[in-house]
Amino acid sequence: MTSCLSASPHNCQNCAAARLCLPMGMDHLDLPQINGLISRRVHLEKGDVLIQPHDPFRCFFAVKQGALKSHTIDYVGREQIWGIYLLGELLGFEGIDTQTFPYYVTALVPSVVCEIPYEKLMQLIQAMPALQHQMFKLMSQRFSMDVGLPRNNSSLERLAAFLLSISTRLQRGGGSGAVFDLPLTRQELASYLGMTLETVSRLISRLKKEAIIAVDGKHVEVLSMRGLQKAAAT
Amino acid sequence: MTSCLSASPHNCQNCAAARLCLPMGMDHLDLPQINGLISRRVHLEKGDVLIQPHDPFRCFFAVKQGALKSHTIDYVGREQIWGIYLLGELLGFEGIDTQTFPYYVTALVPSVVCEIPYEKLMQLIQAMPALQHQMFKLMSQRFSMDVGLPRNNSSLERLAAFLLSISTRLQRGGGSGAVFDLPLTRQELASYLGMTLETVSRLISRLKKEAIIAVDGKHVEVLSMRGLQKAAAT
DNA sequence: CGTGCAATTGATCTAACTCAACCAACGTGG
DNA sequence: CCACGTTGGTTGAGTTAGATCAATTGCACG
Repeated sequence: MTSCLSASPHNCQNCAAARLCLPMGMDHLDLPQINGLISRRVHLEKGDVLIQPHDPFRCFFAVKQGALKSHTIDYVGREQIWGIYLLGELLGFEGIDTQTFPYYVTALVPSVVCEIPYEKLMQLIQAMPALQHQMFKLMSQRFSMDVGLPRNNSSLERLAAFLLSISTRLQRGGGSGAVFDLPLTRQELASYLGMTLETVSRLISRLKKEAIIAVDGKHVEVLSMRGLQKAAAT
Repeated sequence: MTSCLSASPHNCQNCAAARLCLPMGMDHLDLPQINGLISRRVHLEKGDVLIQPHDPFRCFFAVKQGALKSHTIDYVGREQIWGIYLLGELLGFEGIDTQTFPYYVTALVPSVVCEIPYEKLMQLIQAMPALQHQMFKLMSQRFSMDVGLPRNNSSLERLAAFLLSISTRLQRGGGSGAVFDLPLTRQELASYLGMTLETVSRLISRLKKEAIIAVDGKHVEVLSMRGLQKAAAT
């Protein structure tokens, strides 16, 4: 764990994620108070571990830059990825009930996260009903996100659905939607989608051959959004 | 939709789910206020539809009796089950963000649900911080529940994990944990777990043959909790 | 007492896994 | 500067878990 505390001039008022994160829909005058919640901003390099299983739950984290994964280690040592967190997305909801985190959270790329103490947030919510609604909205979003990735259906459908999900989420964060960089390796993609890395590779090649996407490593261009939606077939 | 409004003497003070639902951990004196939230108690027969996709979101529902499923219909007409809701569990979180429900919710067995208007709940939370924490806890639980069912691993592991999940959830509601009735058909089980009903049937037969469970239709007895945990291998 | 639905079991087939070879990009140390 | 190992990705060949197709049974219900 090589994360470091930052003294940089980050704040919610000028944050790229303000349209997505806690500040979304809030009055501009309330932003300083929300910004005041942040106990620190943690800078992470690729591979840095933010959270370990059984760490006590005291804070949520908001993704200010970069991308992270939540994951566990299997009884035979294999990694199982549960969630991907992109710009403006909150993580840590799973910790409230048991007061401990059930998984690792690791940076997929160089990232910055804002630490939001649970108790302070609860207090501010009492004073700021709009913030309460926003928290419920963010949690609701997260529920719906997982609904987007069914268990049945073919590997191709799952992969296409995931690409669409990443595309729209990065688009909300300011991306074009059609061009983006995957923050995961093929292996991680495979773990998240419940298939092997070879299958991921083959399916990507197939989408390439069908001219639905153009891919160079982790760089993806969606050539036919229609084609991708059809492949996801939801 | 044959649900009916009830005039029965249901209330939170004497509810079997009080240890699980909104009242959990609340002061006894607060219960009447929580009970006052409930706009109606809906009685459902097996197969009755409580919610349809695109229904406007205005309320959560708490399961007072019975069991329900949330599900969508596939582009080829197949049912996809997303969630199972047992005694004391809240449903509807997915509706907050878009203000509409994204799925059907249907009773699996004769059921009673308590309708909790979102706006009224938000107001009471402002007056009752403990209730706020309880809501977050309930949502957190729901997140962790879905984490319990990974995508990888074998069909057997998924089925065993699901049986364990149902067992512990029904136990929290007052069941023995070792003996319970599945509220789903093999087909529904299959849809939820991402396999076919034939596979479900074969796997159940296998667990029976290995003397890990005894099964008669939907009635299940866990003979070896250790064996079941080992089969789930998490 | 038949009709229909749920469940079980068998026989075959196929999508995805496993094992394996290979390539490209990258960093490190001699 | 080049040899080297390492890591991530692609592709091929053979295998298998689970899907599909199909037949049979049991039970609930009008």
